[in-house]
Amino acid sequence: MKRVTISDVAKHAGVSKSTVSQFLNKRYDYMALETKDKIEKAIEELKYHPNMMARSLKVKSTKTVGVIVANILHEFTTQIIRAIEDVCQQVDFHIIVCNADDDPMKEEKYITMLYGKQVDGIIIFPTGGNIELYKRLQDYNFPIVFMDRFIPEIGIDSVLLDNEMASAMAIEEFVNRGYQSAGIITTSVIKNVTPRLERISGYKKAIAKYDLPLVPGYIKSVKRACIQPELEKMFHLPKRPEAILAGNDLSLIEILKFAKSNNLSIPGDIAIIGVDDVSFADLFNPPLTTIKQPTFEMGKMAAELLLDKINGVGKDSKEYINRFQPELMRRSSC
Amino acid sequence: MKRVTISDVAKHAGVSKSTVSQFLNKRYDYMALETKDKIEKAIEELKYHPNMMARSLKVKSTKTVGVIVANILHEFTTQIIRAIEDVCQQVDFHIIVCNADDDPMKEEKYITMLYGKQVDGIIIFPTGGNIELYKRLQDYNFPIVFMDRFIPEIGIDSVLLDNEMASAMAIEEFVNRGYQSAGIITTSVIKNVTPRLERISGYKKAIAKYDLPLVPGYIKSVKRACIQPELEKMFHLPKRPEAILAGNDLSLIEILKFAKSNNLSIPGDIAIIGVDDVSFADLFNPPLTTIKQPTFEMGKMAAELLLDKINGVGKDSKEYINRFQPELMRRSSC
DNA sequence: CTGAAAGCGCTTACAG
DNA sequence: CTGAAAGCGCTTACAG
Repeated sequence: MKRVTISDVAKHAGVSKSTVSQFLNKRYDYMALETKDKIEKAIEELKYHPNMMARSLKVKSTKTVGVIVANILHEFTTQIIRAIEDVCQQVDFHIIVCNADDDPMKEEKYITMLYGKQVDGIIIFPTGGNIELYKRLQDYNFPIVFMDRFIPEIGIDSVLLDNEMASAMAIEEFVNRGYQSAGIITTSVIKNVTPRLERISGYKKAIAKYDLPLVPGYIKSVKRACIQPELEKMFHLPKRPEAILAGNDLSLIEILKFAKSNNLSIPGDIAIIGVDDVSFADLFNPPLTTIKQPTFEMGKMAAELLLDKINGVGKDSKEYINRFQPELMRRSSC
Repeated sequence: MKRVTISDVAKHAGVSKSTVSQFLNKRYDYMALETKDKIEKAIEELKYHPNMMARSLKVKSTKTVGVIVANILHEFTTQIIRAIEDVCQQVDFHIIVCNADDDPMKEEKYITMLYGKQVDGIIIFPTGGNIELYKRLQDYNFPIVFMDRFIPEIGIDSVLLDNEMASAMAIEEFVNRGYQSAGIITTSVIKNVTPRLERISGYKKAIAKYDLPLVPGYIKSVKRACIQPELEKMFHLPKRPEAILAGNDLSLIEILKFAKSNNLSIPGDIAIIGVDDVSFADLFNPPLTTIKQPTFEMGKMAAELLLDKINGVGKDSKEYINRFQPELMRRSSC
């Protein structure tokens, strides 16, 4: 499986490697047409494919960016990946996707790996567990942008949903529909994951604004496996909430499971709104009211910010947090 | 953003590049403990990360494999990717995922790109549109394995579901439940996509075996956007089918949409079984009976076959098609 | 208009 | 036990 190299092409075409290289890089300015033809033919005949690694070693750019996601199981995540890929592909960049599984150790491993592979930049859904590393990369001036979450300690460009607004929208909708109390359930918050923190604080503010009861037992932020028992507790409170806000798609699924196994009708027994416009929202019975993130725009911006940094055209504004507005998808679960 | 190189480390530690390289490759056999320590310290102090590209150029292995999927929107696909990543990661291989979008042009671009990036091998869900290219890679002895689909013209190792069995299981279940007729709907078959072809032929054989009516209007194989109107037609036949088999997750979603917008109760008005055990099968009302593919095992085998080829321990058997058995997940939509 | 030479950051026989 | 040298497959000033 000996690969054909630039030397083979040069020999075959009867020119030097330099000239072939000029050809490959489309610098035809001073190239005799005849030379060009010879090289073209040699490449075709030998089925030559340049070794991009060798090239990258020289030019110090791989035209590749890494994307490290916290948890690839969220639909939100896969949509963001698609959006990033879309814009990268237009400028002939490739992406390498890594799933950190919400584990800082894995995240560190992947950052190191991508850095070693000489990617030109990285988009990270940060676990938050590698602040020193993030800082170091920033010091090196290595292009990074954060997605979905941000690290207050570091001023790295971040693309985020207006999470407080998302909760506010949901609570407002509950109120407009006449519900008098609402709970919230999100996956665990121990690692200070931005969206979860902000969705809870947004929930609290909205609860206060609309004078709904603020009951500690209505606020659950636990790992996925614990959601069912926690819901159990919430629903055995002397006065259970009439509505419930699901912090993301996975929490929503757990709530729906719970409703089902307890024969709760939606929205009769419990009204539900979920953040993330899940794919089955329309299909579900009843169709699910959701808060939709503008995933495509968010992914697009993250990619553009990164590409700009890579090309050295980073903006100089001090503002590094980019918020996007959610949208209420009114259906019938509330 | 000058990166630190092996020369910097060598200088800092007061040894030669060769020695640092020995250290990096854990060849400590003849290394003085003192030398080792010095290098270790230098690496730590300089925060040195080896340039894997430079290394790969020399050792001619990138420890990365490409996976080109036909359409990343299928849940089946993402599950397979996870499985592949799982096994690769255990042997410290990385994967680059590309989405060909069922477009042979894109597929060709990606194959060329991955080849240029010197990946050690590729797993492809082949579009079928690049037979010459597949052949050439095979001739080069470049490690490839096909997933989900196979190309009869070429004896490349392929991992497949026993698709005929999948259809047979579904029809058998319909029959056992007392349904007297059944249709099938899959996404378009114009490109000779293996699973669609085989699921239809399996359907026909089973229909014959159980003496159900073979009605041309019961068999639809069209692109996703045409599924609704085609269902419309099928349901306006003088005698519409009592049950319907969805060829994959996307077809299933379309059928569910159709049932919903036409107020058809499941399974009362129409019984449904879908191939692919979709994530919302349990959640749906009624819970959906499905045919489950052993995705994890399939992905695992594909990765192992590829890794074996890369390591030159390919098996020599003539048999290159590896079939996996589906499993009926009996729920309540039939 | 084209080619020889140096160099990107590594590894690997080989010499000592 | 360690280092000098050659080389992986490219690119890029520079000379002619």
